[in-house]
Amino acid sequence: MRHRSTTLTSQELEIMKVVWDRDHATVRDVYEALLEHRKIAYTTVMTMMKILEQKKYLKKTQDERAFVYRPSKPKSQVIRGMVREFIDRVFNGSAEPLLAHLIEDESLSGKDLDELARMIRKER
Amino acid sequence: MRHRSTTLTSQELEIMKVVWDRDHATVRDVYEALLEHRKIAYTTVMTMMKILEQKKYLKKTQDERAFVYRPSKPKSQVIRGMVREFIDRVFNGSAEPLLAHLIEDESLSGKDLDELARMIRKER
DNA sequence: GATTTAGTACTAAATAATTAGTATGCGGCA
DNA sequence: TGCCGCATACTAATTATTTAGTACTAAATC
Repeated sequence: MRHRSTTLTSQELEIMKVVWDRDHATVRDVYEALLEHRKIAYTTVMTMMKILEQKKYLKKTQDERAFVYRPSKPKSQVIRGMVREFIDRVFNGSAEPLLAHLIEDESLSGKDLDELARMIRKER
Repeated sequence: MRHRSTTLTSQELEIMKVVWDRDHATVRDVYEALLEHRKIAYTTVMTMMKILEQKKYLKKTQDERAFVYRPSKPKSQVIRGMVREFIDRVFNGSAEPLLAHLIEDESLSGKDLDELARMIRKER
């Protein structure tokens, strides 16, 4: 059988980004934010947000007319999980090759490199 | 419409890992390697490898009985593309937050940190 | 030569992810 | 009151991904 994603799927992530940015949002809020980038139906957003609620990424409260959704997990924690899953899947679990790749290939600014050097010193 | 993956999907990657490791491989080689980790049908592997050939990740040559497949793109290049896609999708295109996360959260050894510091010095 | 073995081609089913339509209800207002 | 706008619930279609079955062919073996 096929394996169901343990982390956020691509479109789920797009929605979560909107909610994290605003702290709380209605379906309409998210719908309008997504519309700026692409064509999508209101009910599509609603369905996705219902799924995100079932998956415990969002919790909803009733407010006047519409439901208001809030993140139930902090963004940092969810992103950490996604990074972890990526490292496991692509680099067989070790972060070091990913780091090596990033430093060599991602053409970071001198300022970024300084910042990283400082962070590394701090970790030691 | 749903968006087709531009990079390797999860199962495609598993197969490519085997072929990269060996430089060249038959369907049977890959089948047996994957079997060590999970139940899978021979024809499933064949179908996937055919898809990978269509997608230009593998090229095949006839050899005696069976086709022999070889990577048509170097591993480093494909991985780079996957990292790029991940950074775009999760971090809106900027590598720096990912690096920060990795250094802070991935509990690297002192040796790894030394190595990173050296790499950073080299990049400056 | 007949049978078994190992390969490919073709086809298609199952599941996950994404998208959206239709029905329905409620509150405001013309 | 009757209609419009906006919300949800329920249902379902579409596409991508993953999985594998069946038919057929050629080589190897008995």
